[in-house]
Amino acid sequence: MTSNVRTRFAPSPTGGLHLGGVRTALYSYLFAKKHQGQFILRVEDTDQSRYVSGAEQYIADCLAWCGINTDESPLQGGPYAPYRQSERKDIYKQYALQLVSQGDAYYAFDTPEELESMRHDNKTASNPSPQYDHQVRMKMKNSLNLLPDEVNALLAVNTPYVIRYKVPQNEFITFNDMIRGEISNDSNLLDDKVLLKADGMPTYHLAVVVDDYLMKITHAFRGEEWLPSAPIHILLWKALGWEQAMPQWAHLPLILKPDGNGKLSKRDGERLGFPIFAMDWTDAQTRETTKGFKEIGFLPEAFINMLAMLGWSSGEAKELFSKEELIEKFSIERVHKAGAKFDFEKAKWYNHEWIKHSAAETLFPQVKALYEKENIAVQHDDLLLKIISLVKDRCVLMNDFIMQGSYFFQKPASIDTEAVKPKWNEEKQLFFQELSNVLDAITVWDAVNIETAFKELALIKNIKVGELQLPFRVMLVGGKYGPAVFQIAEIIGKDETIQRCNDFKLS
RNA sequence: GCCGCGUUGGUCAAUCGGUUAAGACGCCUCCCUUUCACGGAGGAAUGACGAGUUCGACUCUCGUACGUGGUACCA
Repeated sequence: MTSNVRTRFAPSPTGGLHLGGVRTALYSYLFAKKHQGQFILRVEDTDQSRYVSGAEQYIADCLAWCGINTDESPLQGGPYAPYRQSERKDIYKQYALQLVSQGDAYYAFDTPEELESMRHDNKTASNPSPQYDHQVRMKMKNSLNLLPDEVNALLAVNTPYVIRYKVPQNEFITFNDMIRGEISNDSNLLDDKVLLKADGMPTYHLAVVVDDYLMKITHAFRGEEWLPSAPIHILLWKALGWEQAMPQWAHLPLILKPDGNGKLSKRDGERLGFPIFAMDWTDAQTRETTKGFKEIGFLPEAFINMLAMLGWSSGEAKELFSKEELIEKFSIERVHKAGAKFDFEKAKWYNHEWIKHSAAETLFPQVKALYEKENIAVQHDDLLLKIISLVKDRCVLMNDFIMQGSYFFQKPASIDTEAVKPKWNEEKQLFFQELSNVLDAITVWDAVNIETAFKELALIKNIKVGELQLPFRVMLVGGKYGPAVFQIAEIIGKDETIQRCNDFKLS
């Protein structure tokens, strides 16, 4: 079953995919799927100076990892291809020209220097950032002032030009945002936005309108930072005669820094020690890699669950949702208006919950891959499965499976002798010397028998069992962690247990 | 500066005029566990401020403050 609902995610391929971007994609996707509609990925690569090769594939990979499946995209194509704006250049120009001939846009020949001096000259204390608007446009070098012949002459000699939208005066632009309700703006405060750049590429303003129209987008989700230019886009929809087909807007609240103020940025992640990008991103120039949620050990289910709850709530006292549940429950009405500070602790909690609630079988492929990467030899898959279920409760990030599980397969890389030192004495040393023999005598090697033998010896030696269990654990595991120690001994086997005890030295 | 948007505990948040103002994260205490977790019980902690509307305001209106975004031939 399908409906006519079509949403899109339209990032520009300039680098790592920010978690705010993923959330925008997620909400668009959830909304589309809830209404049996389509979700489209469109790449907004109109700024050639910021284009980063590989970023497009990377974005597609991030979405795929998150389970945010696209119905149409540059890579898979679709009925409204191409989905890369750089490949749609001619389309935009045609509409820009249409606006010029209608009198809704004009050629502007101002050089960057001229624009700068205009801004400089008009700058006052009460107006620190002058705009190219109805007050100044008649003083600039554009087809509004120049004679038609002059314009044609300039065009004839290939003078660089841009096409600017001519904002109508004295209009109130009001529109209904699905999240914020009615929003209105005074057109006199708007500037004449560039629609078509000197290099022939459209700006976002033109491209978003043209593409949303041509691609039949019905609901447009984007970040709140676009709210100030929304009236321009609405004016453009009207000028192009497409008002009836205009999508419904939803301006999502921003994701803010956990401390201080402002939008969450890549820098904040580095500063505070958590990822900002969905997946690892390596800068082509510096070769620097910025860590992603995937690589530090997040489960995609947990990642999107966390993101979904950052700005939306179901209204129930429930926070754990699968993608399918999110699709079913998601509603625009329940999206918050205010920005949300990102809380990495809470993000980790989601991941921990997802690991705990996932079946060992589900976790298995990832853990196995992780172990292979870490060169931890897994003798039997069954054993790994057993270990996953034994330790998953104490793994917050997938990578925790390394510390929590590797000692089952190999001797601990290091032994936390400091943990046993304070209470260590000769009696205990003797106990462990004898323990080898006692353990060796066990015929049926299981946790119960090991524990019984261990406790009997402790009784004979008159040492508290509790004081012996910690050293025993450290010998087997390497530190003060892991499940029941006798269970561990059972799994690693008699020989290995005895060997690790014998290898133990307090240095 | 101007314009837009926002404002319930430290954080995420429920409430859509009448509640002892949910729940979660984090924090603290205790139980369980002679590791670390998990689990369980409890605790501290919230409506920015000021007017108004109303029998009644966290909820509606206005103002103030604060926060945030925009103010590019970037998206």
